[in-house]
Amino acid sequence: MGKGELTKAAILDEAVQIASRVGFGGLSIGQLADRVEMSKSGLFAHFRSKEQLQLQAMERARQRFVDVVIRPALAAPRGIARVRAVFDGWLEWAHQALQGGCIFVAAAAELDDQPGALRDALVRNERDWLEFIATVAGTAVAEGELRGDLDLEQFAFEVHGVMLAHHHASRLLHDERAEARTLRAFESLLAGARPST
Amino acid sequence: MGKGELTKAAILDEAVQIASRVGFGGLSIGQLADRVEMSKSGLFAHFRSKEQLQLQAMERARQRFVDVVIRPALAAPRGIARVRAVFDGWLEWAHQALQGGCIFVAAAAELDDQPGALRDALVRNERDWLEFIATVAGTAVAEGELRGDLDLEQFAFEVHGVMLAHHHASRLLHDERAEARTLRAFESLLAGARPST
DNA sequence: GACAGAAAAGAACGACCGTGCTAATTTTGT
DNA sequence: ACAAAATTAGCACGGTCGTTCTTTTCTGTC
Repeated sequence: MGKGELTKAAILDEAVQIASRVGFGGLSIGQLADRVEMSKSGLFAHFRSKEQLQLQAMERARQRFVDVVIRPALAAPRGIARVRAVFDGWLEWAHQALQGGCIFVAAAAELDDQPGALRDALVRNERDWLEFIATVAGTAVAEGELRGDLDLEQFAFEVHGVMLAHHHASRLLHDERAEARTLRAFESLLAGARPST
Repeated sequence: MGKGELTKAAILDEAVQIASRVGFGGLSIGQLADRVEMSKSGLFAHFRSKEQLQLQAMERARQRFVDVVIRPALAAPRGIARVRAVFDGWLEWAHQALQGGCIFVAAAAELDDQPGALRDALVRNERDWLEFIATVAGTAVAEGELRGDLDLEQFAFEVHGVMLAHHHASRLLHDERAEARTLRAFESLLAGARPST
């Protein structure tokens, strides 16, 4: 890996960090250049537009998400254990890596009304994410640990709602009971998805 | 009401509209002035800083929220009917008034990392909102329509999560099944909160 | 209808924005 | 060690930002 790729990676890491706090729109090239201690034009040369910078930052965030959440979850045994791993992985992701919280949650609210390539990329990520949750829940159904007639997409929708509620309670409200509430809500969803008897 | 108050109200209405789409940070005085067909300085004279403009726009949004959601809900009969009215009112609010979706959802993600008076005002609103949901659920408990041992704050937390999931699915993903999923998730929460036998 | 006060406009400011262009510097392959 | 190539810096541009100051226009009252 050449020197260029290296600094580019460092730039994108910092960009993801910043965007998680002030959003993709608030991410400015000048500030970013200050943070990584480069000239504005030197940094700009790596991307050829702000949109490219944003797109590659989003892609970088996606890769990190895969590393922190997806891959570890797939390492867990199929079934409910894996569903739990997905959820725990997300909690880890939410308050570990980025001090600005989950960048996708922030971006979802920011970009939902702003058409363009960036929004499209985010939508792809979010669809994949919900589909992943549904698929993992599917393995639990296949193992007989969750109800056979469970609506997987509905389950993913509701689990995702709990995640969003967590983000809201913990990051905005600074509610110290957020974690407990979140876990309880998740267990409640799991309980409702278990086979009847 | 003098002429000043009138145009100020018109400005704030437009400001709320814009902020619901591009966020409070993206709300710029120049663009706002164009929208209401005023000069930038003429508009600015009504507020004496951008922060004041933002704060008063948030207050305006709060008033509209009270009109659209809170008051109609309080007109519904105590108990589960009122809980339903709160939820339906929010759905109405979410995709009626503002074409940018619920401005508070957008602001929550935007401001969760940006300390200041604006964030503080939002936090107050959101706390009130969650408390309101909990209180209304409490009336249903008092009427014997919901479990006596129901954790009201937990219930409000989970209902709120469903609202956030709705916003995500409908506004970002443009999922046409969002409404159905949302209603089903809400009914599921209600079912879980009903008295046992 | 004149007058006082409120409301709106006009012009300008310093700062930062994204983006090009050119020059200097550093890295790389030989 | 040297030339070629890749990377970074410097500088300038047109625009928009929030804000201030001064001047003009409008409103409501006697």
